[in-house]
Amino acid sequence: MTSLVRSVSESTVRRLSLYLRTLERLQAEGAETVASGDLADRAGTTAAQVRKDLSSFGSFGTRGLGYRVGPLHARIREILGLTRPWRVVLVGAGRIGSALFAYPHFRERGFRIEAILDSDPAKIGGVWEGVTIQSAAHLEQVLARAEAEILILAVPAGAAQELAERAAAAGVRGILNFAPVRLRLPDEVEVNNVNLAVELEALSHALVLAEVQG
Amino acid sequence: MTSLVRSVSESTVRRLSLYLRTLERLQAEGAETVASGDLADRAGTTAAQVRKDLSSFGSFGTRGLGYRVGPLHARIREILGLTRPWRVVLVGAGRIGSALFAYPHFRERGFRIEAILDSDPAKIGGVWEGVTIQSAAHLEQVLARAEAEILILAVPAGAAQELAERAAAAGVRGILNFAPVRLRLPDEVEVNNVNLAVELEALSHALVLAEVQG
DNA sequence: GCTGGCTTGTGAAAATCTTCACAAGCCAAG
DNA sequence: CTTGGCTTGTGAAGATTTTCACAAGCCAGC
Repeated sequence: MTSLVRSVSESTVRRLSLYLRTLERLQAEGAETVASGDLADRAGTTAAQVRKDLSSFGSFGTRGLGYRVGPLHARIREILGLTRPWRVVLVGAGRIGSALFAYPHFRERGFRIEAILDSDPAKIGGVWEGVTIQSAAHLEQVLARAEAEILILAVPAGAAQELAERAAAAGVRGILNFAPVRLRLPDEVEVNNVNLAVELEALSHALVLAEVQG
Repeated sequence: MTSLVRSVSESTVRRLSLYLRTLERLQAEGAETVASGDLADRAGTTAAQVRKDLSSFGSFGTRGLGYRVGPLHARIREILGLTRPWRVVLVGAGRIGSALFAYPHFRERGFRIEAILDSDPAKIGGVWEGVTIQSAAHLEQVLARAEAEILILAVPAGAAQELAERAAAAGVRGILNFAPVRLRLPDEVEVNNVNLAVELEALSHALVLAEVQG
């Protein structure tokens, strides 16, 4: 049996996520179909790029008409692994952790934060929307009980590596890492790093460049 | 006069930011020099990549020895535009805004959040570390008074476009956008989008792929 | 049923990015 | 001063990504 989900490039995957959001907006507007050019404009890319991206997992469009919004939305959800819920544990109940816990788009997409951990005694025992903050010392037990597949790591740089290693050993399969360090983990653990300083610095670089070049 | 800051690819810029952080760690460890291989290991790339990245803005290394940590650090700061402070205004005093305001790495790098705005009357008038939250209705005046160059946009998707347009018209040069929408703005305004849902969805895609492919 | 106007899907070309491989060169030791 | 061991800088090769351009094909209207 050939897989329903083929390998797609990293940049294509990220664009698919943008297309998904755009398609939801189109659905809300009642659109039945959308042409690659329209989807591209709304998602900030080009028509050719959209068609290439979509063609990498089969023909979904109709010539002369475009893509049917509903089926395309369903197919992208499938590609991105969003047709089933994911069990997530959040480590770090600081400000970033708090923002992520409350981020509505995560739960909309089926990412369920089953538990919250922190190492600060002042935070342990606190309750966020019915979820009690537990001690990070119990990481392994919490992960096992929750059968967590994904860890969101929102802790200071100094604590990240150790917690990530323990989570990996406890069987977590993917980590979304907000700590500004490169985690060294076994290859079978997927890591996606989000570094806010990098984002701001990329912006300041662009501004300096614009100054110099006009 | 040739520019001190040449055009470098987007991915190189992002890696430079990682190198910068690594160099700071090396400085703290008291290292005088670092070889491309070592820098690569710590930053999560390859020695050849490091050398290519660095060679794009001049020869800085010494054969047989490596790169001198201090001067390289200084040069990368210059490339990234971090040798002078940036005046930043934060729009959105929700959870993400709160996390960004408190994020220590921003102020360490010279990004100064001069003002905070929100449109929620319940938040306006509140004070965060001495900064009073003002009404988003006064966006233009606040930007002008602060002489803000960068806007951090941490508002719901529905409010982002209008605020971004107003900020652009008021002369902001760069926007770090956390709202999950594509902003349509004049070309001279630099926009860097951070979409947390994309990050988590890229991770879930990778996990599904790993399941299917072994 | 035929025609005209769109739009897809996709090979090929172009552009970009990464890796390779090695000459050039520096330092330290003797 | 010379030798040996490293490491840079960089053209060239390789890989990947994006853009181009157009044949193929669908729909609506007549």
